[in-house]
Amino acid sequence: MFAFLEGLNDKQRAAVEAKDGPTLVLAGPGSGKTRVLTSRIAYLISVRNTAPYRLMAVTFTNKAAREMRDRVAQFLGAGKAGDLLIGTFHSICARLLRRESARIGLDRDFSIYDADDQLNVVKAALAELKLDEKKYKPASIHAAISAAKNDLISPEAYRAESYFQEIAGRVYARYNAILRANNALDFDDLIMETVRLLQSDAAVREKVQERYAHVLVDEFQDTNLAQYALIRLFTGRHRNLFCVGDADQSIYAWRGADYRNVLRLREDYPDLNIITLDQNYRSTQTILDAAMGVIRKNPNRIHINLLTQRGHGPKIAVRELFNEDEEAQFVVDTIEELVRQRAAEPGQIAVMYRTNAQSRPLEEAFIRAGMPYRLVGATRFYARKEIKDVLAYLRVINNPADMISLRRIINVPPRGIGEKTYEQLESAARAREASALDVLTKGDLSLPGRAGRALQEFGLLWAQWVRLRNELSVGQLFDHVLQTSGYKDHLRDGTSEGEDRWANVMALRNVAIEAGDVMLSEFLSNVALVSDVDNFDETVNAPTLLTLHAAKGLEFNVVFIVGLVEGVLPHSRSLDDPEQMAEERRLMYVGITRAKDRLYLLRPFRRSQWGDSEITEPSRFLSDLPDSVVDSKLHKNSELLQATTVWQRQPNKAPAGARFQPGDRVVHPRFGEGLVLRSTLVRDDEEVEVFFFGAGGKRLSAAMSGLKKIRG
DNA sequence: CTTGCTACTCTTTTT
DNA sequence: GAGTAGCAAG
Repeated sequence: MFAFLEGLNDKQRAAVEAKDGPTLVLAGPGSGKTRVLTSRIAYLISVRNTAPYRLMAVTFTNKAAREMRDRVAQFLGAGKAGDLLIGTFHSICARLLRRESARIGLDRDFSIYDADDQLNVVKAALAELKLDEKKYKPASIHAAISAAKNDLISPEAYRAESYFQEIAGRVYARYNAILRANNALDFDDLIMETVRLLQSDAAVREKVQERYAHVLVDEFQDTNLAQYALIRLFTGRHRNLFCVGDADQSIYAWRGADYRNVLRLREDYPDLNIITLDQNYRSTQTILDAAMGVIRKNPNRIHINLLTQRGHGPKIAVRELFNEDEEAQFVVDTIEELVRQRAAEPGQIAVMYRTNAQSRPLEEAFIRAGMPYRLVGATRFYARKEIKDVLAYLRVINNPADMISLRRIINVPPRGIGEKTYEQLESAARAREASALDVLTKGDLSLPGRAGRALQEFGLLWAQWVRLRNELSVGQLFDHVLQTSGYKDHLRDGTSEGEDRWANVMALRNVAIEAGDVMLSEFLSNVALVSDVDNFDETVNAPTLLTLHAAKGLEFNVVFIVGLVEGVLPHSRSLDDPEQMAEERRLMYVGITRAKDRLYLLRPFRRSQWGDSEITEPSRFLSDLPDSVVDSKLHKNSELLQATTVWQRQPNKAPAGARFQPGDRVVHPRFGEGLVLRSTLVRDDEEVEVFFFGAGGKRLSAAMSGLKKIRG
């Protein structure tokens, strides 16, 4: 008996042991999709005697890839797992393209541009075309370019159907030209260029197809057209394709993911073996019923009836709180209580939200309570200025043609090389068809005065770094550049903020040192392609704050979903488009199904934005929960509104000596949080009228009820 | 060329 | 309400 087959149910086992050829495993959340995929790998190696290096497994995050590798290693030993090609679409393509860079007309040390760099390239292209940034937002233009690339449309093939697209098409052509001149590719290029290479070059294609006898794909519903084409090219004649996915968890349509790839798969492979898994091993039936209640409303889907043996568990707590701050406070208080009662480990609790901006009140509440937490995303580590600066230094050393990175650091710290001076350098480089480094070291650009000297000095430094590049390890080069560039002293300016930034740079230094003696280009590639969840530290026992998107593929004993308000979830940008609305619904579905045992769905009554706050409507998804699974019903807005307006209209103070004032935020052991409407003194006690957001209006004794003020 | 001020935009979601 | 782009002054 093989370890990887233990504990699998009949359907899972049928999937793992499927015969060669195209197979698609369609399965609901918590059904062990990834387990099936890893078991399949183990099965192919140990039962079917497939050499490990002949397998390619593709995931969407490095974290998923790492986990898959670890699990295969458990079954087969680290040696065999080490031979497997398991990686993300982007990392697999980057590797291939680096090896074959000559065939696509790039130097093997090409840079990989992230979202930030891409925006800078769009801005440069707009400037060259003398187009107004205000009129054509770089972000929108870039979205159009990215969409084209995800659909494998080259600048030449781009057909505009509107005036905006007309502009976008022109920028696209310039944009790509700039990328190539900088010896750089963007994220989307990694896929598109690999597809083009495999399509046009039979030798490379056959080499890849021959080598990888089996292709396995995780999260198939998130593939876009380019990735689908890539899968087909990888798969080739052997047709040994094994995909797992769940159309109900498709939440990346906005970046080109196309659930119709499932239909394409059926068309392209008429003999496709489809296996459906509905058994859920994660959540209580209560949570699954809630999830199905929400997802059922989506049109054009094949319903999977989610079933579990885990029993019903506690009901879902739906709570209405006054605003985001109180919502956050509720989360923290509830977590404290759950942990005190030993109902959950802190590390097994997650708080999820639609947008990164929503993490802020939560973070504040955690900090106030002195409770540690883990934050995924937000100001991403690799998006921080100091990190991008240091990486830009390394990138210009690795790839002297990279003007986007050069521009970033040429005057950081200030060296007296301003915009004008930089532009002269750039146009000199362009005129001579040489890199800026060549121009500087050959000394054939002589500018007079301060600027000229500053450039010359920088050129000497730069040339020295490039010479050291092959002599020093990445870690040593890192230290050397930081010191000699003056960036270290620039950053450590004596402020505490400077020290924070320095600490981040030191964290990056650790990554560089741990990288050992890899090539600089490989190191830069790796850091360009890490995602947020990749840095998720499993060993810290603290609650996790993350977006619903980032939560996909994860599971927690206790899940809070906050901000369940129209305009947030579903997001306001999705309200008028049924397709986008369906995706918001799937997002809610993904969130609910992350929970194993307990689920809290929170709705703030007021939402603050742009400084002032406004009354919210509860998310439509809340009303799609079956009555039987929730522990309380929502209040009408009019009731909640009444509570807040009553005290606003009656600003009459409570009598002297009263503990409670109208407008005070209070908490009651049984009724939860509420708002004091009025307070009167009765003999030696105080009668308080409170509107509780979860329980309605009550009249209570101040002395007897256990009523407490919240903060101040 | 750098610094400091004002005015303006911005809120999806990410490899 | 906050981060940043753009501008004026030093």
